[in-house]
Amino acid sequence: MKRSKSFVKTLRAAPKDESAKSAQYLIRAGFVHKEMAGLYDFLPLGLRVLENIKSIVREELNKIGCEELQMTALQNPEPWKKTNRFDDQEVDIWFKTELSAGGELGLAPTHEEPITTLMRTYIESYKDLPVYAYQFQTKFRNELRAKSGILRTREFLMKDLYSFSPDEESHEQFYHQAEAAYKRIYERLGLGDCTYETFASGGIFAKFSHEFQTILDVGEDTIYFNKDKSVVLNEEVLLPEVLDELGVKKEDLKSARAAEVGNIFTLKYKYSEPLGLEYTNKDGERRPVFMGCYGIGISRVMGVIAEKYADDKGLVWPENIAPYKYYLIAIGDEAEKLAEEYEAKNSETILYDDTSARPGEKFKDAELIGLPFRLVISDKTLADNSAELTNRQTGETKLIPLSDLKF
RNA sequence: CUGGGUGUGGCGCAGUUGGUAGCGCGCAGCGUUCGGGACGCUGAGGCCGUCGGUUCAAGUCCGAUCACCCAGACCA
Repeated sequence: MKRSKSFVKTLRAAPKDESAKSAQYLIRAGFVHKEMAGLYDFLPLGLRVLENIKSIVREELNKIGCEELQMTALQNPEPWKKTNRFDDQEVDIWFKTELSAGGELGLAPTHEEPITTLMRTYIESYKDLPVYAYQFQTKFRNELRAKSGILRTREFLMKDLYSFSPDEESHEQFYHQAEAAYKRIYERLGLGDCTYETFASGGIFAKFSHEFQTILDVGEDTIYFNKDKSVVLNEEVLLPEVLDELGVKKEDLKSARAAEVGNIFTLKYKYSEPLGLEYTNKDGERRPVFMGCYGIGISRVMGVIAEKYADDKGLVWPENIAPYKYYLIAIGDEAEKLAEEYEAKNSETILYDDTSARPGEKFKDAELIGLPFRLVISDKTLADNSAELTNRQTGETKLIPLSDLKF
């Protein structure tokens, strides 16, 4: 991609209404644009990051037998009324609207009710189970306070997976597979060494839910962990009986701020019962479907990664999710000619800064945008038949022969 | 929702006791520059968040309202 072809420009100054480092850089570097509090547009670069995150999540989920679909954001209130979750007293973050023909609609904050209802059409027999269905979907939550850029917004992209199993045993088996898949996902996203599976409140149907928490100063949660971090729990379950059960003592625990990047729940029959999702077992008996749900806030994860890796010069993207691999800068006519060729053949991995800006400005932009590598070719390097490759994360620079360049 | 703060060209800001709305960046043109956010000249761009009030006169004073930020509470 050539930068001159994009409508997006980098900004020199950070907007004053953002304080989170990630939000400032994401806006300055042109990954997102703020519409209003808690509402962000994803610009071309930002969208590519989102898509890369989605691809990793999709690959790992498909590996464990999950199937992708896409449901509607506009919601029929009926199923929600059956679980008493359309009531603003029960769920206070609804955005609601009306049909012009009359009748109320909700904008989905999550999808347990609709997908449970949907599955009534397809799940009839034990032979139809299990089902593992997920989607990447825009969720709407009327948060009292949006904050920290794309970390907590009112409209956001979420991956939500729902599991439908015949019984608890079968569910547990999948639940562990999902846990393992989540760990692989965070590993691939570059958050592996700072993300912990955490005990959190699970409501009345399971003792705990499990959250995946990434240690982060601007995170909204406080987590407690023991010395080797084998036991990590959310502050919300820091209770004497829980500590007993997990076999840890409060005085041995340390705390840290963290951002929730995933949450997996055993739902049991919470939704299948009121919504009548049943199947017939081998003995001809009608049984409720045993459910679980598994979320990852895709756009939040992007914010967490941005926040985690950014340094004083700008963003630093892990290679797996970077929008492009190389930021190409050419200095001099010969170099520009060569750069044109490279970009034409590798427009998906090279972001070529072919703008008329001076080199210094391009170097600053390269650092701000934070692609894994900066590639500079100039008359100087060409005289040597080489290009200069700089690693954004380590700052390490080396000259490599042009013949060794692989995009 | 509670407490605090802020609304003035695209972005960042200044604007005194009320008296013709300014600066920097960015943008356009010309010229010089060209490996770390260059420089000179010229120029375009603003109902000062909104509504109402006081006044000969309001960015400035008064009232209301909306929005945004931070901390906290909340987070099914």
